[in-house]
Amino acid sequence: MAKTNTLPRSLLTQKDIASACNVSRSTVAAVLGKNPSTAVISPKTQELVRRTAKKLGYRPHSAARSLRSGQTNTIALAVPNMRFLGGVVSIRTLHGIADRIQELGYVLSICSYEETESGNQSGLQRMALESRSDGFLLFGDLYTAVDPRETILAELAIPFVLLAKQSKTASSVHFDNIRGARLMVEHLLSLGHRRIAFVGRNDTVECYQERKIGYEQALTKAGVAIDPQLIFPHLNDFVETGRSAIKNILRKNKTIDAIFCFTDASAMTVIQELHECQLRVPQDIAVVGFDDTPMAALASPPLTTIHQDGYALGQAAVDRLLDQIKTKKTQLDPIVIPVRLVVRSSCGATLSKTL
Amino acid sequence: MAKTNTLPRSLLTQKDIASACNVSRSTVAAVLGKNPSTAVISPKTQELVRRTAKKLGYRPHSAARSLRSGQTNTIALAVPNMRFLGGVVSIRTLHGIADRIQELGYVLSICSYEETESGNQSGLQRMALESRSDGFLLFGDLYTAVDPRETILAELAIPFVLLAKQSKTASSVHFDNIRGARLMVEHLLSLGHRRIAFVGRNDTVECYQERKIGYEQALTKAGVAIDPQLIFPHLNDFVETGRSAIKNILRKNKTIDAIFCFTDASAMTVIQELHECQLRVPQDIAVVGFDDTPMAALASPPLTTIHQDGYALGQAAVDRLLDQIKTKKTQLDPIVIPVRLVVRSSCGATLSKTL
DNA sequence: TTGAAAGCGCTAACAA
DNA sequence: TTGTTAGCGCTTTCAA
Repeated sequence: MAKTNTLPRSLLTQKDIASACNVSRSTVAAVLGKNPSTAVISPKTQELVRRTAKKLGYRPHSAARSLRSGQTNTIALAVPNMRFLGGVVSIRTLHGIADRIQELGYVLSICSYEETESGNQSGLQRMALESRSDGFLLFGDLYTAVDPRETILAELAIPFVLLAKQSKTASSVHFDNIRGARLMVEHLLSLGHRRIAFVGRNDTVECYQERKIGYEQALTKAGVAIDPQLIFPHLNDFVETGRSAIKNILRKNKTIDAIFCFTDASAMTVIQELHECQLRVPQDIAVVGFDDTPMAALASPPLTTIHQDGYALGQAAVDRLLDQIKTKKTQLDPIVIPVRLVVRSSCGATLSKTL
Repeated sequence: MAKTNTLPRSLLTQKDIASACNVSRSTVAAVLGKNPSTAVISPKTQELVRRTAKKLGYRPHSAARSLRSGQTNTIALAVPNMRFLGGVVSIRTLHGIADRIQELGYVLSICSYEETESGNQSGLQRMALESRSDGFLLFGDLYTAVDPRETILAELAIPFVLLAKQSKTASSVHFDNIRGARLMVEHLLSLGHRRIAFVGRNDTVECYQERKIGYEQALTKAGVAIDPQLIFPHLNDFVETGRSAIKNILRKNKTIDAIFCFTDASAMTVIQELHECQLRVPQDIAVVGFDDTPMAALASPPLTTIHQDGYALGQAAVDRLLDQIKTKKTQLDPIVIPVRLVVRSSCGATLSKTL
């Protein structure tokens, strides 16, 4: 007879409960299991089993349960490396995700991977192929036409939802970027600004594109002509972006009232540059950001910006995913998380009020 | 005979490979398993099995493996809620952890929980009790004398390492806070500053306590008397801390050369307050921070601060933990991650140079 | 060098 | 109302 040697498990099993209670293993399972057949066991036995389970400190073994049920009770969050470091909006989102997942009795796993055109999906692929999670939350928004991650997951029929990105073919949750940008530019307009620059044109990242669209919409609606010369590209990083935009503005000798930056970080470098040129913010020129990262409130001057509720986005994403896991149906209508304008002083609002 | 209905698994198993190759299941296991008995199977069979496995896209089922082996190949990171949002140093750490874990073929799970005196360890407890991870990384540093998390894990004999916290009874990885603070104050001293305030005295959080110790050490070594009146407490949040410190300094009508803040965030609010009082940084007063969070470089003026390599801390922590898992021995000597001074302009270094 | 078989802890179909 | 039993996919011992 083959002997099996397994690592000693200090935790006790249903079997232990069974012998302690003098009932069969299946009775214990019926009481303590995932789908308790509670109607079918006598209240007395139930009570007994439950009490001893509690007394002995019984906890189900997750691996055994997964093997048997085919479910892992785990949600995986796939994060591209770079983004992780970057946006602090993502931290709020992560927090929302973690809280909600825990609340619902699930476990959160994180897999990072390099997001490249060629697509090294290492972490994601491993998680998916080894059946380590019931569904995926896909972070990041640098995409080619077809997202390779979608292909992998679709093939394995694993549910997933896209975070901060839209899609016609998949479930998604995202911020109302266009409206946010519109709100901001309208605010600037209402303050009397007419020559408003946009810093951060970006043709590859969806949410940044949208911010530019919102900027243009607001201008058009107000009857202000869009001057392409006032639109500056997003360069490799935020520091570079701000610096080069200001250099260009000064070189072209443009008269500008306000600068709308697609991100708080670049707004801050724009302000640094402006200070270096002895220009005051907001007295000489207004500067506003986007995201309402923690530093926005701490900046000098404090940044007027657009707040995005990342926590809500995270929660909504989890709810949607779990719904898809349960119903086995993909819901294509995107969930849109509203944004709101946060007026601080970098736009000069307080100044104009006192004037 | 009892029929068993399990969810269809689109992924194939060792059994499938076996029948495809016309060998037994155990032969496949010997080749593809976790501890391949490679010496014992003929090279030809090995080759065959491996090839078909690859062709068919075989991946081991993690739950089955865990159930059998008693190992989960998962590392859990326990994070207290509040801290998660807070420090951006933690993001670098998280990144280091995630990368390293993935590199080594493990999976990272996150469980958050409320860190309170009474100690609701919900997430951690569930992860531990359901045998969902091979080891724990413990984040956070608000501690009572005995850390309840340590008790839980020790009882279950699950290895763990403490992040950014020291301990006599457990493995830990932390930054050299004392040295960082000393470095900074020495720098300030070298710039000619003598009246240096410390903002952020904190009696409960270890790393903040250490920063104050470093401050005092540097002063003492330079023969500068420590003036308790120049030490201001950390209040509920960073904004409040900075504001109240400045108010106090002005009220006491103290002459001060420099302000050493225990955190970049509070340095930034100190600067905001100073600006409001028409005081210039660094011309009228130097202000420096700690952590080198992303916003330090973006601030106006850019913050002189202490850089901590969170990424390295994360990696070191994972290495240490995995080592403990493998050797089943706890290593008590703490790993100390060095820090370095980053001189930007808020300390006035560039000014004094040009003078 | 390969195969047969037991069993990790749990679930669910069926029998009693 | 409770017990018996097969089996999820994998590892490992022992026999062939």
